[in-house]
Amino acid sequence: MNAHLDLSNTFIRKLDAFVPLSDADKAHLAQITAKPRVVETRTDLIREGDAPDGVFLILEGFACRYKLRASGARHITAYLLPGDLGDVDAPLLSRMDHAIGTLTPCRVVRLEPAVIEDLLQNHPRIARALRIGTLVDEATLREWLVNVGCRSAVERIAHLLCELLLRLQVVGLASADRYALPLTQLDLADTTGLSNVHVNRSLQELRRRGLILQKSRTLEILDLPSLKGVAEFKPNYLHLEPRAA
Amino acid sequence: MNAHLDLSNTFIRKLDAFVPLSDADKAHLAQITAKPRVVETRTDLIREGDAPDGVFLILEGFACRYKLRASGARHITAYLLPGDLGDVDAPLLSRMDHAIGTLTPCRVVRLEPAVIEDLLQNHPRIARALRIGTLVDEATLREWLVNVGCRSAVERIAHLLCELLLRLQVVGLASADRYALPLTQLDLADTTGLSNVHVNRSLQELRRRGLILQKSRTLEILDLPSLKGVAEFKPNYLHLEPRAA
DNA sequence: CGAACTTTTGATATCACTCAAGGGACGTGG
DNA sequence: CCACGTCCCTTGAGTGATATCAAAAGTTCG
Repeated sequence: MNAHLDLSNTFIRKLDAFVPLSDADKAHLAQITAKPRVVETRTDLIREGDAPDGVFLILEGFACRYKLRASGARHITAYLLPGDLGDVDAPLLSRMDHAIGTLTPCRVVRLEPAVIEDLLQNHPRIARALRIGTLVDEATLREWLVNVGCRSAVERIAHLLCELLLRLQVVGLASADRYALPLTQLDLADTTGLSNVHVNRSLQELRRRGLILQKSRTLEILDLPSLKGVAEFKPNYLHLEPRAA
Repeated sequence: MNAHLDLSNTFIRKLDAFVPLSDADKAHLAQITAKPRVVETRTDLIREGDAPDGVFLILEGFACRYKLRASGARHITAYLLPGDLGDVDAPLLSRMDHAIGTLTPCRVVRLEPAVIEDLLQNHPRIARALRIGTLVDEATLREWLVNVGCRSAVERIAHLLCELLLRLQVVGLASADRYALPLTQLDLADTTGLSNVHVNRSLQELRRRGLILQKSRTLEILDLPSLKGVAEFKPNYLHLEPRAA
């Protein structure tokens, strides 16, 4: 039984950070996420216009929500990191208004609508954690809008790097100052509304100032206070503080 | 009794467009929204850092969600138009990560958490409409992110004007090609991530091309197909099509 | 070892910003 | 009814941040 309380399960870790779960809760979550499928890089899980059927859960790897313009330009509107789940209420809508695709190889589970319904109806702590997760996703979207709407290129990149640090720490995929960052500069460009060339120059600027170090897809943050300062990063929107009961 | 099925109640009209409501549903909604309070222009309903207590419903006027930067810069992340409601789950979080304030004089109702809870638990059609409303709010946020992230100034403004037309039509506040637009150019600037000067020039450009006409706070759209074309406006994210049962 | 992808660099172009001042519109009080 | 203040819109000139284009250098992986 204890083997089922899988500490490597990022989904459980994330929900548990929002609302402390019972062992039974964890065992149940371990069971319904037991059979992930492997999806390779740059693969769509669902496309704009498709009927949503169930909800995708990312257990490993980076995926994203994105929209395409007629010109072919892509804008990434959210990252789905390990432990992240699509919209639990998505099946209420008849058509997807955006696509979800992988940015790296991923382990993914599709949760059936009935399974989601059961979690929401019969597992109050899990339901609460899922609802909070949705609110945080929305708050993150707002923060991204502010990021693109009124920060300079260097500030945007710095902000994004700070956010990723905290979100990856929650699921145990970042140390105090370092994490694996498998995104390309083009991915970062499509996220921040910049050109890939300018992302490159902004990263150089952060390195030049001694704030970060990049080596073989790993990001090391050399001076987190300064990086946060550059980005004017306030983590309140991630709602990671323990909540009042 | 029929007097209670208040057709002028924008909230009822909006929810009814998502999910057809029964007369009892409508009467109940009319009752809990019967005592709005009047709030004057540029007044905060709740500020960043406050504990959310209940949810605000806008019955008349324009309000918005916004965030402030340390510099004092404001970014508007959403409009709350007549019929729009704040996040039904917001009380799950201990602190607001953004503020909500009026942009014009408004009629506002604060719905108590217990009232919301009752709607979600005991009024299935209303609950469904509220959940869909939340999803549409999120989809709108994504579209705004794309708007700011990869459209030019003229395109952004055109897109916003198209969106407002459809959203106001749902609650009966826009005709086929015209609505009252009480926002200042500074409001539009803080919404689109542009300077007020550039908003001014972009509006002039749309007028020059014969797409819109502005007269005493009223916007008339002279050529909707072209305006949509400029914006590359696809209304699917508003999910106004009737849903399959 | 070669192919495909990603990062980096340089040169040039452009969109949007800032600053500053003038012109309307509207309301209020004399 | 006029005078004035305030807020908003408009205009011009100059600047700056970021985009685009094109090519070279580096990396990864079969």
